[in-house]
Amino acid sequence: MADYKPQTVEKKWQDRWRDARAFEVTEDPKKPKFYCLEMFAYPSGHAHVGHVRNYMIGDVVARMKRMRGFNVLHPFGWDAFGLPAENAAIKNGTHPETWTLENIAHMKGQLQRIGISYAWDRELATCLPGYYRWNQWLFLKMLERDLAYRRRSSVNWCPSCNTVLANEQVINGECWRCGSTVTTRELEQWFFRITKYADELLAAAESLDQWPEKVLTMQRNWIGRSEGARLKFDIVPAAGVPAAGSIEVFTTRIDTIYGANFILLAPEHALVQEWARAGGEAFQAALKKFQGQDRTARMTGEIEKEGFDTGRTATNPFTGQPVPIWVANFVLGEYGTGAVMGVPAHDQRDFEFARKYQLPVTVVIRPKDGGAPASDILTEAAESDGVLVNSGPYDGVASDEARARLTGDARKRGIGEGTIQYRLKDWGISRQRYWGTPIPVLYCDKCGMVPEKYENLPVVLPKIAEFSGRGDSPLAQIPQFVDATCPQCGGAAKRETDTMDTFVDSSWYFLRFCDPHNERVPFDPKTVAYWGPVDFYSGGVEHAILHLIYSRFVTRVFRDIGMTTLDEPFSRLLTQGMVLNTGQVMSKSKGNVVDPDDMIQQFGADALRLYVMFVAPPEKEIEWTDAGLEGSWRFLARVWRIVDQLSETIGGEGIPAPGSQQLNDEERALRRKTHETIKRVTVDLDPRVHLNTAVSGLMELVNELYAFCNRSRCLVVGRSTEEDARVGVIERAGTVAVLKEAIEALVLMLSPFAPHMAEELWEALGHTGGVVAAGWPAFDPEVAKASEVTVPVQVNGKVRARLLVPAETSDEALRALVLADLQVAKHVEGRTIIKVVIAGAGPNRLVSIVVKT
RNA sequence: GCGAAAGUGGCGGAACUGGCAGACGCGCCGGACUUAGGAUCCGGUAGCCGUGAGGCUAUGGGGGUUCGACUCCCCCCUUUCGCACCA
Repeated sequence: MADYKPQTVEKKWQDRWRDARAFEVTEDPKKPKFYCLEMFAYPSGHAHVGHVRNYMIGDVVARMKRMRGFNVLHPFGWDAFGLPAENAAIKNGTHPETWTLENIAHMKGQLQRIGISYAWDRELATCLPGYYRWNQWLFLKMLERDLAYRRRSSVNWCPSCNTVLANEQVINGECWRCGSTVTTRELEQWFFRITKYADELLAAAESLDQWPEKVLTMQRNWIGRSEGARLKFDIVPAAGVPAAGSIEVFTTRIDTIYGANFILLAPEHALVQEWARAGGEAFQAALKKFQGQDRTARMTGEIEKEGFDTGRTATNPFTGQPVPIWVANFVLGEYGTGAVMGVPAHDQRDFEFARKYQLPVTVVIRPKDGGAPASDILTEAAESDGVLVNSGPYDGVASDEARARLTGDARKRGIGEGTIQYRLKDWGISRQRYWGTPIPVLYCDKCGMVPEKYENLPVVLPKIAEFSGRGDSPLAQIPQFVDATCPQCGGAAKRETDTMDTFVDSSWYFLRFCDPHNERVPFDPKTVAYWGPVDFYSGGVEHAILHLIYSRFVTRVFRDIGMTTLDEPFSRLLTQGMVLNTGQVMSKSKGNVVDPDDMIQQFGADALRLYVMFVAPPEKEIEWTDAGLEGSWRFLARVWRIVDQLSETIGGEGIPAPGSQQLNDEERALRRKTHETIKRVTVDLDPRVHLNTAVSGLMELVNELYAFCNRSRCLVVGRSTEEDARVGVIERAGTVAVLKEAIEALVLMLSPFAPHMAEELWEALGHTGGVVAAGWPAFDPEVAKASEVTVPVQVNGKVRARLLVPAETSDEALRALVLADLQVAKHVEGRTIIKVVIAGAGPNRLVSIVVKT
């Protein structure tokens, strides 16, 4: 063999893998399955190291699982619809499809050069009709089940992307993609009824014990379950306004009802709109001002709480007292009923509001263990639970009990009921853009909204020659697309011209991977029954409440359609850390991206993979350093050299197993290290996925191998003179046997990290069939057992001595040995021994002596 | 403001359920081999005291539990992330 030349080696094995279709799999009921998946990629152009870190992590897991005998599904695909393609089209005049497919081709090449072991036969791209027709299929199924519906509503609008955004896609009032400040618009939109699953999604989060707690917390908060009650306040008929009606509020604190001193309505509330028309100029001006202060205006800091007295009153249903009705800018129209009862004594916002407008403050909750504070000395609201006061028949009742009783009484009187409120809202999926899945419905003058027939799917996205970038749906400008036949009556109809949110595409692609070429159905349920759920899923935490909640929802929809029995799509989730360079996230605009191809050219894909895996745990962010990469390269070259020099000796036929040999102490020690390493690396990879410590375990073994070879003079190291060249003669059969075992275990365990080099070395060691056929090395606990162990001895908590004793020394004997030890005696001398603790068991014992002066 | 996670050498990071703090790597220092070495092999590297053996101090700070605490509990500080008027 020659020097380590990664470029040659890597090309060789990548070609072989491709030609052998090495990572393609079929369902095999005889083997345990393992579905390993990384979040598929948006084909933005060039993948940088930050992107590919995730694929490397998944690849280590996939390759390791394959070696451990699993039937591993490890597919990849492209989240290929979306705005950047369209923006590029507007800017450069290239068609989005051309732009996208070219990017896919380039990025696929990048991934192959990194040596990611994907089943490329299952590759999919969401922009192809063969994929998106099933989005349309899913849409129609959801329409049938009333899970998709259309309504006019106020929606988030990104003025830069010229489209609607779902709530999940508005981050701090800004567009998740471009960062523009989001405004609102009234539009007729399609929604998916995710709220129907709110309770289930929340409850099932408890079962996701292999998800990061952080992601689950974010999802729980996003779903935002609140138990409370709806309660009606009758409006007091005003002069000249006979039709009074009532206002329904939502509250979680019905126990404070006797302190409800006013009603607050959101500016968007229907009654406010109605009253404003009849109201004076001041009313309308105030309303206009409040409506200008939408959610986004609040991001920079708290806006002041302001209100406007409508001049009307309602009756508190429990006190019977009239309470004024105000409009307040901090009441949200889209949450609950858009109306709240103001309880200034026990809600901080209401308190501030009451102080500002000199509204009365009635204390109705007294702390369990203290007196009732008088309202005029309140400096802030008392929001804690307590005992009711000033509450008529409910006086003296504790808050939690009062909530139950008051809710029950309200129900009996027909003025309210207990209810559960969620923050989660339905998923708006209409997008006023071109590069997405056409929504398969038509509008017929006679029949109204008509779904496209299943047999007419896909509704193909027409080619557009030019992109103007204007605000309305580009599809609306193509008469050939818009003008169609009504599937119901055969008359003229117009197609829906909005396309679907691309998160629809990504909410089920992991199911499609199980059966990616099926032309009859989205997937054969049998395939998902075999492969599902995804056992290991990795990707960025930025999808915690986007993709990850949509996927959980859509998986349940497929379940309810009868396509799968899965509740949850992903058993284990790993959110990988980002790659920083010069302290910042890699991005083209910051000019700090590291292109994997550049690194591969210099150091090879294996060194790049090893470095990224070694530098930090997968969940943590890492700071890119060239020196670190070089260090990994050095390690690989070190492995290469030692295998190179030993391969002739240990690679031949008929070398006996080390267990059948007479071994000396040195040889036994090396064997022990080999098996300790097997155990450690195995556990670090599976189940811990501590890839960085797994690598350091391998480094230790290599260091030990070098030390062993230097001591036994069986290796030519660091020199090339004639005299030294004669050194590398191994005389003992035992030495050959233990070296062979160590080297082979090393190469096999290294292979998930540095697959090309490992295959090359494995071949050089005389094996055909590759590392997967060889399997993961087996751990022998007998071999790993040490005959002698070091026992630390503490005196008053400080380690004062270490004793080397036979491993099987009894606790009693150990105690005697310790007390007889000179080093120990020095610290015990002249003091009274209070007790001697022998902690731990077996080889991990420790002696702790407590003395008193 | 609320919630979560985290704070360990010059740096990235180890330490699994309380049991030898600093594995492994980077960097740095030294040695060997060399015409040379930024290659390679070997050794050293938390701080302080000491020639040495050894000792003292150290896991953000302060308390506590324990024979024993990076690990558990309480208070405080800092950082990062998430939520941000959800009634």
